[in-house]
Amino acid sequence: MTNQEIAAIFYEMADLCEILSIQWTPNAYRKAARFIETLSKPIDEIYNKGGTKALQELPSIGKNIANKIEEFIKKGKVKELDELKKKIPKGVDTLLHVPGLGPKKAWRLYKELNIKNLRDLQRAAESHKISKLEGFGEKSETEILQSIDLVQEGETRKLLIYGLAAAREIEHRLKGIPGVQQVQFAGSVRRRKETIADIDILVTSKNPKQVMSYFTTMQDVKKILANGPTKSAVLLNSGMQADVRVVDEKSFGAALQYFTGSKEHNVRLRQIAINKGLKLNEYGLFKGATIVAGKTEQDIYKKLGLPFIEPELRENNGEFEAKQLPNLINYDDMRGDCHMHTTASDGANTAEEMVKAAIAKGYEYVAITDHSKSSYIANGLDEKRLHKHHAALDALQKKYGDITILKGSEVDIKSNGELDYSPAILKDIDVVMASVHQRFKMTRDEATKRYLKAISLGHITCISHPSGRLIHEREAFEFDIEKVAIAAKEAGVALEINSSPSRLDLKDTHIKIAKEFGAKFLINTDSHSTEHLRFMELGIAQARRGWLEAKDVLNTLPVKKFLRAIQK
DNA sequence: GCCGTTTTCGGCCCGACTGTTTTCAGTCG
Repeated sequence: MTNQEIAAIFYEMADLCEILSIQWTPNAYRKAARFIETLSKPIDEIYNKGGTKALQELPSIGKNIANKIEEFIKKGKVKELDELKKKIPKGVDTLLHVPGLGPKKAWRLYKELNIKNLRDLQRAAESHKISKLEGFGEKSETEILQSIDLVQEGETRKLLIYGLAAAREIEHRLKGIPGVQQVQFAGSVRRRKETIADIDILVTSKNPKQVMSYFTTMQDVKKILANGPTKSAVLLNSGMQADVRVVDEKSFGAALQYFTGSKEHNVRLRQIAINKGLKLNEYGLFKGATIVAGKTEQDIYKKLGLPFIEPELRENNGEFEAKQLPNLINYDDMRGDCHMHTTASDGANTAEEMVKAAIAKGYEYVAITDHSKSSYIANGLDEKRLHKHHAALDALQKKYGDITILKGSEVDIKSNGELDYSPAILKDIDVVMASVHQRFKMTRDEATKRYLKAISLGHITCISHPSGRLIHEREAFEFDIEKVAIAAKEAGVALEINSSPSRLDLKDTHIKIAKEFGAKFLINTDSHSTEHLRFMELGIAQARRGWLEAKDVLNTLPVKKFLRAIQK
């Protein structure tokens, strides 16, 4: 029973209630689901300790939702969800995830064209049945066809944060089995790819049978796909597939290398082996029939005459051609987090709670960056409230001497590139995270101009989540990353690597290009609660995949140097 | 359905945009 599974129930109930035009309840469910899925503690643990009463103490969870959580933990199902499902055929709720389709339109598509899932939707759009419906037109039909892949991908691939959590959990469990020696997850999780389809785990053990029988009978296994002495595969309740392979100790490194991939990286690597008169496979590196390396990955790369290539770089994206590989930023290099929200706008925790959480992470500085006035829905601050908010942060600084509290703002970049506050206001803000929150539909040229204009105004610290994408929900808008990187470099503006699990924006390939043009970066969490501060590792992973070194990332600097670096 | 030094009931989710219209419903952030 993972937090994600419980969150999924409330997301589903929210969608179903929304289709039935039930007011407010969907919002309440979604809010609770969002909280639950990012909670670091297992929710069943909270329940086991303190019952529904403890659950109700959590934000966004009241009597009703607490009872449903209890019901799910005890019985494995929620009656009300089953009742809702009776009213709406399976699959209709997935229509809501298609941009442009809301509850009304989804319901009409079902009622009038009997569209029950994404496949039906695609067929109807392709045969132009949708544009003939009243209220729909050619544009909506085209848009549906364009976004259907995006939504479909979300059904099979999961966000890194969930793949990573699942991989770590299984790794942890397998380590507890007697006789097990080494356990290590491989695959795209180890490479920290932004989305994950399946989890590969390698084990060495004196007793493979026991490993397999444990693995295939874990409580979160939905279906056993394969069950053999050296390889087993299961489908997890979360929808992800997990594979375990038991390998020989002398082949562990070779197997780890092989199953970490990427496929493209491995093809090149095997070619290099052939050129040296060697052969590389998942059992080892061989000269004829003799194994020359296999116990560790390091041995294999060394014997092939290569430096050790970090998993995040193994994409055949220049790692073989590079004269020198980067000395990648480490997962414990961050000294501050410069993008987070509080109850002043749309965060769940107060500024004081965020500051305390940042201190607990060992940061030297933290920037509180609530939304600016144009973000109505996020309860953005007008000038008066901003002033008050920043005065409160000054007071907080007096109370907490161990950390530098920076007065920030996440300022909207309007469609013409202007900023949401006047220069007179902006000049007094320590950290200005400038972001696009509306009017995403722009040509590449318009988007580039929008950023260049915002940069030219001279008051921003960093461009936040530059491509505006939401993985599986909204495509990135295009802009000229080279031009923006150059302009940013010249103006002393950083580019953000936003660590929020569904953003991871800039993406890896853009990071690499921007770095080549001299850009500097901030890795931030964009936290909306204290729980979100732990997203930092996802942003660092993304930075590593983008070949960044600590020196490319401003918030690895100690506080004094950092303050100098962001001076506008 | 949640929440509360503005309320235990009535707020919350407002305003802009879009595509389809011909005056606006639905969707999005």
